[in-house]
Amino acid sequence: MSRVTAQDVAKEAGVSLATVDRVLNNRKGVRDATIQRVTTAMDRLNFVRDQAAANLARRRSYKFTFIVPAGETAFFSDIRAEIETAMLSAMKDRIDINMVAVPPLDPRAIVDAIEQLGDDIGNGLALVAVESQIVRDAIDKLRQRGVRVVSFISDIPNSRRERFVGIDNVAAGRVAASLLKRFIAPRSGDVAVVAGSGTLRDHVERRMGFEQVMRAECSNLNVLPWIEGEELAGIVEEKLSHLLAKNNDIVGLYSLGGGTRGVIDAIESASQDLSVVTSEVSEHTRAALISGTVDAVLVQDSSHEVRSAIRVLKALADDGPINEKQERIRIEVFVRDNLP
Amino acid sequence: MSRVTAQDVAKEAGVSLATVDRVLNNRKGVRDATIQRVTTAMDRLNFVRDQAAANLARRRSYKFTFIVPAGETAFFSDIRAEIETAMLSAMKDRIDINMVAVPPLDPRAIVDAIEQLGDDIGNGLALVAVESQIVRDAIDKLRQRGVRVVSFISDIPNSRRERFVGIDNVAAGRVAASLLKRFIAPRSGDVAVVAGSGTLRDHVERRMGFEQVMRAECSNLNVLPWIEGEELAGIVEEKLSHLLAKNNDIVGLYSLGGGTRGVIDAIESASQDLSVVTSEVSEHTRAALISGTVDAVLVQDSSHEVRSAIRVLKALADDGPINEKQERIRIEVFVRDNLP
DNA sequence: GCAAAAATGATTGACGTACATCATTATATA
DNA sequence: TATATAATGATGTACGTCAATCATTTTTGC
Repeated sequence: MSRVTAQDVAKEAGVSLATVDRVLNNRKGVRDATIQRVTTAMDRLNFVRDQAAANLARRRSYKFTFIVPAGETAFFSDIRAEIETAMLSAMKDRIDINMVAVPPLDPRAIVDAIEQLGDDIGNGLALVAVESQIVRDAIDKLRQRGVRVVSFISDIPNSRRERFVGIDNVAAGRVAASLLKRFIAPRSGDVAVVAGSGTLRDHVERRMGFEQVMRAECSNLNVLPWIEGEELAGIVEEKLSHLLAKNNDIVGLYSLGGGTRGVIDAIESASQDLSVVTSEVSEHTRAALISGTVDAVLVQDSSHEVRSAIRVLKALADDGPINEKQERIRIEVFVRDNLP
Repeated sequence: MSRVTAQDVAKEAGVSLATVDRVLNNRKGVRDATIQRVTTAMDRLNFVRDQAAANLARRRSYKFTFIVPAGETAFFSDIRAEIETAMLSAMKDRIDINMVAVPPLDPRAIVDAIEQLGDDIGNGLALVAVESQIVRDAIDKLRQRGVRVVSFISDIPNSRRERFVGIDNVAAGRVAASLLKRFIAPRSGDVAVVAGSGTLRDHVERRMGFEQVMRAECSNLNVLPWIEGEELAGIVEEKLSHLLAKNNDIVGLYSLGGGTRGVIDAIESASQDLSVVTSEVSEHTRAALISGTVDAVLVQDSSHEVRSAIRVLKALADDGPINEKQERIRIEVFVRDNLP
């Protein structure tokens, strides 16, 4: 019981191999009736075209670019490391990956990088987007040139990016709220939120989800205006320390972006007893979970995200199918007791 | 900049293609010095063997068998559906999958299935194990015949299975405890545990993790002996209802296995106000999360597990590398606010 | 019914690697 | 040094598909 080949299909359909090939690659010059005959033969025999052989013959190869922030945050240096790793294993499938790190939170830097790359960008681009019209325009232009584009980690809707690869950030915010409200109970008071920047869609969406739940379900809790820390631990610590010093009603905190180290430092030197949910695992959050400073950490699997982006870009380039279940990026919850 | 082929490596190393081939597939008959020359040439040129071409030439195909419980639980019917789906996409990679469903909780049934399959079992087996010596023996015998074996969902250590594909069940139990303790706080009292069977390693391990945390961190909570429901909703409901009727101190419940529908029914008709963590998403747990009967659900991604098992079996069959990060199955936490 | 056009058959050479065979050369052993 | 042995080269076929060419058959329009 060896594999069914195009040859077998030809025999079954009573046509030549050449005709099967024409149907398979929808080339012109085949009558509808014949196409019918061939396709029914195909699924009668349960034929599946051998991708390996096809790619080999096509001598098709792929080149994808990742544009990611050069920021110092644990999360993004992790992402960059994962991309480096993925480069190697992707080569086996004739996928060539290059990565460009750009200054964070700067739409202009992204656009410049795209322009500078020119055709070197290859068949597809995955970029950590920053909400901005010039970025949208740059994406549109790429798509016109036939480059496939996905947004990565942080989305940019209303652009012509074809997909978003990343977690459901609204859901992440909702989970954070849902957990935090239970951790805080039965106390009541203010809840602080620390984010990176309002231009990052993922941060905005997490905040949105967080507020939805807090508003709807927690009449005893009051969400304070968020603190923007630009993903820099120093700034985060300063602003948060200041807030904690002057407001004694704070009972909970949600850190939804980078600069978590600053959050931890600020909390540990403050007097309040807070329930805390953060985002990112690093050595600092690990320690904070164990010591009890932080109650839960919401994590996105960066390794999975990178692989997913590559698979999706390849599928787009091939006009092939996308396995939705496989590409759904999960949100993982870590508490002290299940640290990896 | 076209791809580097084995031909290029041969030229670079000053040897023939045949010798490169010998090195590449570590065949005998090459001097150490020559091997050195070839390998350094390889990474000087950054050579990566083309998987597509290799597989094609090898005309290697794989046949794997899944042995899973035929049980009625939402989780296992989900698993079975995922296996069916995976069959199709696996064919593209010349992987042929067959599935055998056996009566649940019955070691004899597993052994019989293995014997009945004989050589039809193929190159590899993934089985949802039940702890039992006869199952261990059967696995050992398979391994002697060269069949690669992984345990799936529920592990069987001390056998010669080569890997376990599934979540870290101890960690799952710990998370459950960690969340439940916070949900229960500041109340105190008894905590009930509902499981499927003591012969299922995954259930035993979850229970273990759950108790570890409860014992260590919750002096105010008392974990009751577990209820074995054999993964049948009816039995679960009866036993749990009985327990809830006679014990009024119960403040929390962890359902770590199948039969969750019975758990939900029992709780809803009971008088206590419980904090509840369960395992499995189904229409029932969805509804229960929304209505507030259940506080959190710990889920393993069945789709990922099936794909992972297939990838691992293939890697074992090829004596190839396993991407640990990719094969780590995550535990997902669902609360009311992030239901998919 | 005939010419033009469309559809199909037949055939061939890639693609990059695996694998086998036989010939040749270098190295070790006696 | 002769001989056995190990190492390497040279070569060819196969894998399943793609892509192109040319020959042949069938259909279409008039």
